Amino acid sequence: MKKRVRIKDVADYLGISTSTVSRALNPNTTSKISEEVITEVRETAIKLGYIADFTAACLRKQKTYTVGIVVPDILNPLFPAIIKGAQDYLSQSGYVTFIASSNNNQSLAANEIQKLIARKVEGIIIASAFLKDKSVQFCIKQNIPLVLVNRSIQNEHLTHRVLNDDAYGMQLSIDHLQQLGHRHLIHFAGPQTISQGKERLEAFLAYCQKKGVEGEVLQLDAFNVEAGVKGTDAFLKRGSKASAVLAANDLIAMGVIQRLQQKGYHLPEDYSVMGFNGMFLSDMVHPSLTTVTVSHQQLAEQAARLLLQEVENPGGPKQTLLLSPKLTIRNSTATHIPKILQN
Amino acid sequence: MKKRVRIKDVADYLGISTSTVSRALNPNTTSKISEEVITEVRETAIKLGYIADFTAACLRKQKTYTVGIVVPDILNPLFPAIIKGAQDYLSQSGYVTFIASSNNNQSLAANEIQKLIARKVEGIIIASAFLKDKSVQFCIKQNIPLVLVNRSIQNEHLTHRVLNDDAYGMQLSIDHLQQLGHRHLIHFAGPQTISQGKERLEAFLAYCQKKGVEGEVLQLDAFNVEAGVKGTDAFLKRGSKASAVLAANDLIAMGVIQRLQQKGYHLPEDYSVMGFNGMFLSDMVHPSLTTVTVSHQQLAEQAARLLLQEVENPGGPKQTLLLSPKLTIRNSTATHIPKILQN
DNA sequence: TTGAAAGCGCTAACAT
DNA sequence: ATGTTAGCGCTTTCAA
Repeated sequence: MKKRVRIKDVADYLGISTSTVSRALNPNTTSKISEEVITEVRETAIKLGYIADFTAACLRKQKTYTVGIVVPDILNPLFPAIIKGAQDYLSQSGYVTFIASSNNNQSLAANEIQKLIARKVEGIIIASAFLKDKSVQFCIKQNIPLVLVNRSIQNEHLTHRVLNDDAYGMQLSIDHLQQLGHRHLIHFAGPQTISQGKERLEAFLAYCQKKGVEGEVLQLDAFNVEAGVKGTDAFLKRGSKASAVLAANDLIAMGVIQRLQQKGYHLPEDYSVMGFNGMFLSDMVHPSLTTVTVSHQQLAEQAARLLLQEVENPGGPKQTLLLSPKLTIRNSTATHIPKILQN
Repeated sequence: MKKRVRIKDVADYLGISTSTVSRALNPNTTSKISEEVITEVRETAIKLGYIADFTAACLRKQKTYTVGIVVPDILNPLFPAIIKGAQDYLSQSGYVTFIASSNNNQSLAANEIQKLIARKVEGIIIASAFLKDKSVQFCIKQNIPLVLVNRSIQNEHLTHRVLNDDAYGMQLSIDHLQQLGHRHLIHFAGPQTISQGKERLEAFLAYCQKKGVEGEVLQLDAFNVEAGVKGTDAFLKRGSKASAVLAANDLIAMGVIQRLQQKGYHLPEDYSVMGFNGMFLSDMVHPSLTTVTVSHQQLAEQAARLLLQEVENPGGPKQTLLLSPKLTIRNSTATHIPKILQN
């Protein structure tokens, strides 16, 4: 393995100083160098196969152009969307990102964040926050530029946040179902340790009351397909009279659909089922899922924008950005025909 | 923003030298330091909030404990699985990873790889290779430790590779369909610029011939749902007599299923449809997809293992690892009843 | 067991 | 417009 070409090699080759080479290669300083030297340097740099050592420049400049993104589970398609949104924005500004997976574990997250800081990331985007979150607290204590995306913590004024407007999304859902004639709804609620779980539940209860429809709740312990399946069993056993299920997210909804069909129900005739998120492939299940589409990529884009703003100009007031989702009507919801009218 | 605590701050605080602090903090050198100094140093390090500057250590040690992973599209669930497999393995060895997205563009990939090299990654895992791939060639020329995963290039002896055994997977599929009574199969083939497209097609043709079943081919231009939909239209227009579709991957199969149902066909009675990959949610479509399950996470784990092996001990013979997939029978395939026997 | 000093590759005052 | 020099924070010889 032959040694890497350094700036000094280029300088020696041309018989000039390393600073001249550095200045000729760096866009911000080329103006101070004569045209001919610049081209000369560039050519030999290419000829010798010079690739700048970013890590050395980082040390000297005390700037790494690196940020971290913490996600709870990269296998959940929500988070690749968040990663993509953030990376696309950040890479345009010359930043690269470290992806850290927390596996839904706060200590692990704090650990990963410690490693990120050791590698001198300039800021961190956290998509894995719990309402009470050790790792977020750790970041705040470290005074490192921080933006929460997708999920918030409880004390909301200590950090920037970019969130979906869950309350509005829930209103869209309930309006849609009410218009279809449903009068008794049930919300399969996500974990209350996560902001989305809590927000969506609270919005459900408040808006049902406001619109005068009956709002029942079934509490689940996870945001996945299996929780939806188990919830459905509990729902059927309970003998609920609800005609429509509002799942806290699409995965739960998929579990509900699967289980109801297994139990011999026809969808959407027997029950309407709504998802939340509009995730990848939510249009491919059968019946295709009516849902509230959240653009996680856009959330992350905005988060990245806020983060760079904070990095370049720290200490400004903390912002909260609420992005509106939109209703996507597909085939898992339908007009409710009260039992009495069914012959 | 208060300044970060350096090793010198800890040393000054205790009135000792920076070398002693460094040695006390580094697991490899603690043996040379007295017990009491070690505990003393550790305690003050914590007290002062010292977090080691990894970037400085990288420069000095000429070792970054960083690798790059290049994926074509992080939104395709295949690739998060690959990222996870690699990261889980690598992080156990103290490595972190940069994720680069190529957007299926070779020049962009080469560009991203250049950036990775500038940041001194010690090796690269490429999951985005085309059969003729500029960016892979670039890596080879740079003489950087390299492992291809999931997709291979044409000249297979220049790099380590960890691939699914596509030929075996195709055999499993054909055997399964033949056992169900299908005698005329059609393969919806993926792009022939990508190794999987070519491997699966070649295996299909070879094994159909060997088993004496009719093997028809329909060439698609992408590995996604839309290509499956368009392919189905072409298939129906063509008036093919095939009773079973072997899609080159699950997304194509989902497109096929969707389109066939839209056209009024009943699945799996009218047609059997098989996927390939066993991707996330392939069990949630309706009918649930019979497919060949590939563990991309395991592929990536092995790729990471090979990469570290190459990093720590460069220049050994290039290895090719072929992992066997397994058949996952669900509800999109069924016994074929020849038209003549249907009443 | 500890300290002094050099140096990883780069950039940025400061000088010319 | 270019060169000289110092130093980013760390590790590691070399010396004691």
